Amino acid sequence: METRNTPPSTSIAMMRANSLASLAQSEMEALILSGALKPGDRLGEAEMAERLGVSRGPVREAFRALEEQGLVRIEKNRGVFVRQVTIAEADETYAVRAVLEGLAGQTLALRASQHEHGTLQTFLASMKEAASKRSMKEYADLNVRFHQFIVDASGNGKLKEIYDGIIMTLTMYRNTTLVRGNSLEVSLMEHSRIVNAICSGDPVEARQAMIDHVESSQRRMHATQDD
Amino acid sequence: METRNTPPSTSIAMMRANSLASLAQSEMEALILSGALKPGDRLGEAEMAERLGVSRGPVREAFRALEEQGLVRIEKNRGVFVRQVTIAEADETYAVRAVLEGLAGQTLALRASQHEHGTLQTFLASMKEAASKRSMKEYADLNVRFHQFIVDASGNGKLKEIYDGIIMTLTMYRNTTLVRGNSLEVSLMEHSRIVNAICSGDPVEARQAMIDHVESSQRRMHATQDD
DNA sequence: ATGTTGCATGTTGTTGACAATCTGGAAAAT
DNA sequence: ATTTTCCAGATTGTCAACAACATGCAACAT
Repeated sequence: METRNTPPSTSIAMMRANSLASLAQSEMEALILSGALKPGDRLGEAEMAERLGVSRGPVREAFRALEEQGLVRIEKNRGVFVRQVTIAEADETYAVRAVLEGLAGQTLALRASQHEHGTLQTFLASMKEAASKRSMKEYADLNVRFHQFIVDASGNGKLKEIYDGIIMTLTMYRNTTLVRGNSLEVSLMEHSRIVNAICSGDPVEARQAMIDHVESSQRRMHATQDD
Repeated sequence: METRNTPPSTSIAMMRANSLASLAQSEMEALILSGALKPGDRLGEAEMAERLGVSRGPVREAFRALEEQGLVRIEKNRGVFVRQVTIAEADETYAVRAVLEGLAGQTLALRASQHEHGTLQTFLASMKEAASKRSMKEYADLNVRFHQFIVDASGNGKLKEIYDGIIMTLTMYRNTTLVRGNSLEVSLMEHSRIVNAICSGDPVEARQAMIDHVESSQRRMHATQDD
């Protein structure tokens, strides 16, 4: 009885939860999102099977899942391709992202604990420091985590699930175009406004600050694109 | 050259575009959304393969896709189950639905053509007629199509794609609980407010009317549930 | 009587083989 | 020279066989 309640070791838990197909899915997802596999690249079954050390069956299953995730496009009898995200799709995605982040912001403004206020302030301070050091990489990492934190802390699992899909689409768009990072100063100012609104418990201002920030990010995307 | 530009017959086009796996996916999706397969039901590979007249391979592939769509839950070595949607998930979904329909409403208020205005008015008239006949089934059908029309006409494909997933989740929730239809009169009044806002080109009012309507629908869901 | 072990059965996960399809290059026709 | 046809090779789609796993029941031990 007691042994039943002992947490299984990590490797046993992993074996229990994952088939070769689901592991293949995770591997290829990581390859696509990291940019190792580029939009438009063709993924051959035999090639991926050999690369991942499995047979073609699990690779085929993984392809079906990846297609439904929006990461690849299956063309019958011709192969599987990493999906390309157009600027039009990116724009549509930003419009949706704005209202979802607005919902996250206003929800969190109403429910954030003192501890979460502290976390937001810590993010802000870290981003200020990264900005002063002109460390683009560090700032970008903090930026992603800051947004994720707000969505997570809103407590709406469905919102988070959809938001993750949206970030994935925008990541693929960036992989398509090799878009470079954002303007630090403007982004930092906008983050500051967001944190202030949430920490002062103002849902209307929090929502608007999130929306304005996403729209500003979208405009910066276009500015980079038109270089 | 001319034969190349001739539209292929429907069956040829279908064969070109669909593998057995994708057809199996569509079949099972329809079975689940129609309620023929209930939340919690177990889908055996051999059983579905026999039922659909294919081998297990395409069924397995279809299961991977269905899982990613959120329609089923795969438990390794144990089987595949139609996913059950809890009321908590339904509530989260409604919160997201409200802001997405709000976006659709405000977007359409800014861009609707006269023709689309006419379509909205036609929907309203048809719903009034169905309500006066107390035809719940007809009203429900019009209701779904009215909402879909607004989202489609907003012109944002990403919004539509996400919205479709949300409607699917709420459909599965309804299949879980056998929730019955909504209150006709309130719904009709709210639809009327939406149509007026869109047709008068008022994005702020259109957005708010959509949000209020979805929230009202959510409250009615709870009222039915607490019976 | 209760708890544990072992085994048979049914099902899932994976692999390999075969059929079907597509593509590119060579040969034939114009 | 250009266009059309044919074919070989590579790849995808499906099927069937085998290995692995989970579950339920009977037998055994306490």
